[in-house]
Amino acid sequence: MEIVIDIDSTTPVFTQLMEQIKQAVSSDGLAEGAALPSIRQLANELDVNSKTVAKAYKLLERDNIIQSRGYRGSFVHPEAKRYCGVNVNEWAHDELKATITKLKAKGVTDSELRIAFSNILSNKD
Amino acid sequence: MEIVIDIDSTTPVFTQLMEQIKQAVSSDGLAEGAALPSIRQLANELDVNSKTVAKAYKLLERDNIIQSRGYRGSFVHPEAKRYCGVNVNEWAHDELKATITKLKAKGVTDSELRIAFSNILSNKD
DNA sequence: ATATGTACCATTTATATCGATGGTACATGT
DNA sequence: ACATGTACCATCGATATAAATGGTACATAT
Repeated sequence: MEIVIDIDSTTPVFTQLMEQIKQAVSSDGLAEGAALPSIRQLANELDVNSKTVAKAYKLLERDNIIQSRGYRGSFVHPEAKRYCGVNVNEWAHDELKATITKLKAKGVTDSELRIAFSNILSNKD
Repeated sequence: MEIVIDIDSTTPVFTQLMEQIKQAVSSDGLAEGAALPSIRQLANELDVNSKTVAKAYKLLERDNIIQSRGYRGSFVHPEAKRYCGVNVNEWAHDELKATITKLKAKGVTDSELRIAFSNILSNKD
């Protein structure tokens, strides 16, 4: 695990963590099933808050890149590479953009879109 | 035109304007094709900024409730009542929600959606 | 004891956006 | 001259959110 955090970067620390761990899995620097450093251990190594590492781990788990096993620690997901390689981001971007373009063509303003989007993601319907 | 603006309301002024004008059209207080007070005139009457009234008028025109005819002034849309029942915001919300629901079903995370959405609206593609 | 992930509580800083306001200016017409 | 809608420019205050930080505590295990 050679993770480098750039404090001056505009990219959030938890994102840098996610990206580098994902990259390590993709390039086989981290094998599927391999043990990850513990949250506190990595936080101490990189001199960042443990909650920040916990956030990155939690999101990576949601993305099926890693798995948390309580007191046993965190591990690379058995099928992590399958989820790393799938470029759902590009497809999602295009789908979302198509809808937004359609709505804006009907005159929906950006602020209206932001409000609607925010309400949907926070389940405030 | 009996429009009452409540400054202490959490509802924005431009929204109050839109709602009350729509209501007047629905209840035949404002007939289709009838002339509306000019932007500056209404702004002066209600003691609000003309840009705020202009914003409400612009959105009402988008919603086919009113029509602007340049130097001739603003008028109730000839088929305004037909469009009074149509809520552009609701329609946009439903369209957007359908897309988001589809993306999330495919495993797209909220954070990925937020990033994509933000990038699309700011044209940073 | 010590370590694991995790779940709460909270504050701070920075950034973004909203809503409203104001000014200036333009072409168009009466 | 005067009024119409409209398009820019801008500022201000309030609000919301993101990101990171810190503290405390819990059940679970070695």
